[in-house]
Amino acid sequence: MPKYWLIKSEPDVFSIDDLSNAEKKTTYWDGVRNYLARNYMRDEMKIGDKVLYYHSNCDPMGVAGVCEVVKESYPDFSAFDPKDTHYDPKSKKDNPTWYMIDVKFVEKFKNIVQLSDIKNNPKLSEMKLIQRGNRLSVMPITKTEFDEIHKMGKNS
DNA sequence: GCCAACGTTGGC
DNA sequence: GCCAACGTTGGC
Repeated sequence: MPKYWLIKSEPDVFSIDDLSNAEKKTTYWDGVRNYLARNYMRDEMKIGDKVLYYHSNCDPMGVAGVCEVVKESYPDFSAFDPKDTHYDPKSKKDNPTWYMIDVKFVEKFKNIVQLSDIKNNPKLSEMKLIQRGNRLSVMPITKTEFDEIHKMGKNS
């Protein structure tokens, strides 16, 4: 059984269009520097898991589409590069602190499922995304939530 | 641009 | 081990 996830990205940095235009429509999800998010990627995200792609800090904010996990966790090499903005000297090559996965583009919604639409949908009221103060950039969601947002994206 | 929420750091 | 200070996230 696949699991379901939501990942956040600022579209100015890397949008769902960037993903669909990438080579093989695939990218590595580097730069996550939060232990809980790291644990999800390192321990739980498996090939074939479905992932909602959320655009944060932009207009309009919301779920822009769907991607899927195509490579399971491996060390986030951006942590080893002193010139990289995500450099972390505490992460060693023989004992990496940070891990990442690869995701592949699946589809882009016709219209973004806006944050306000998610907040207004009672079926989605349990989502971590809209709970107060949540700053996780990788979070698990339920199949029901995934299906509901998927439906909203197709219908809108 | 503001600021609340929250994770991390570092002095003690 | 506590907690104040600080930096970042991310919605507004």
